[in-house]
Amino acid sequence: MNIEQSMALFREKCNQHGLKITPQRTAIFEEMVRAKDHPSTDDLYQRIVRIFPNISFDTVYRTLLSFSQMGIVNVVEGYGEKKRFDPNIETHHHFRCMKCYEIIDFSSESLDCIEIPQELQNRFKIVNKRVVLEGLCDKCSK
Amino acid sequence: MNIEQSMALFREKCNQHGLKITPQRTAIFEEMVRAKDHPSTDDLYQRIVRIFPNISFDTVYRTLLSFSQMGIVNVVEGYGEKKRFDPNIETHHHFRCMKCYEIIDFSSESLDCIEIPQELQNRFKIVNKRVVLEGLCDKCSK
DNA sequence: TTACTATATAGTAATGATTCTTATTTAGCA
DNA sequence: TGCTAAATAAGAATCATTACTATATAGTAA
Repeated sequence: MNIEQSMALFREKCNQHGLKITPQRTAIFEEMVRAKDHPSTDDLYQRIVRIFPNISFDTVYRTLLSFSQMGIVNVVEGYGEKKRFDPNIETHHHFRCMKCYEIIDFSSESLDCIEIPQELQNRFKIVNKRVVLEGLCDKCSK
Repeated sequence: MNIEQSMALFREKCNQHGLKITPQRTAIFEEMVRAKDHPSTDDLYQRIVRIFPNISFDTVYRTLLSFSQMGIVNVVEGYGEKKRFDPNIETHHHFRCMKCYEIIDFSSESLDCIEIPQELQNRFKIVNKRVVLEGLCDKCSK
């Protein structure tokens, strides 16, 4: 999905959920789409504040939460550090470095289609499935 | 693994890592082993403080972190809420409820042996692999 | 276009979790 | 039994998140 398409999806989803399309929201979403690093709220705030010097941290924070509720960004699983967000909403998987805490996306067709036991599908309403690997990333294992 | 065995492992690992076996550490580990609910630091503190009325939150917190560094408990993946710990260090998987945030363990032999692409094994030093499902738990989907 | 209204925002304060500091205590060795 | 490095308790500091409120604005309807 390119930026144009992402922005169109953004506007559509905002309308669907009755959210107004404000310059702040637009900028936050656009910056999020460009992000390749699972930024935290503060990371995003640092980037947005260059464009909107008066924007408040709270606005960025609330906006990212709305986005995640609307399903146009994801909250990445972590280990009790600050929240981190992911603009990639297609099925993918994560490697997490136990040393530098970097979260690295990867995709794998074979992992995409792992079979969830029927018993679990009956018990839970499953929205998302993902493989999470932990260990040392290429930089840290040197 | 029963409690006796867990406590033996605990003492062995402490010796291995040069940690002293204090009554506080012993109590924290024992309480952790009994826990079936991925407790947070504060949950554990509330339980321990009944036995050691003077124990400090910080001691519980530091102790749990040491345990996770020693590999005798795990930190559970979450979404930016407080840290939660898991005494189950054998391979298992997690279902996480998007509504009540409960984390439910499950095991599945077929999921235990999913194949990680060779490319990733070359790139990273993989210590742990796990399937994480998100959705609504049985209670919340009613 | 303009006026209206519900929603969004900025600024700031409050809360909650984690981590640090320091004086005191203690486990484990000699 | 005494010694010493490590551990603890208590409280303070830091950092992330969330709440509050007055003002501003997007989007609708005249």
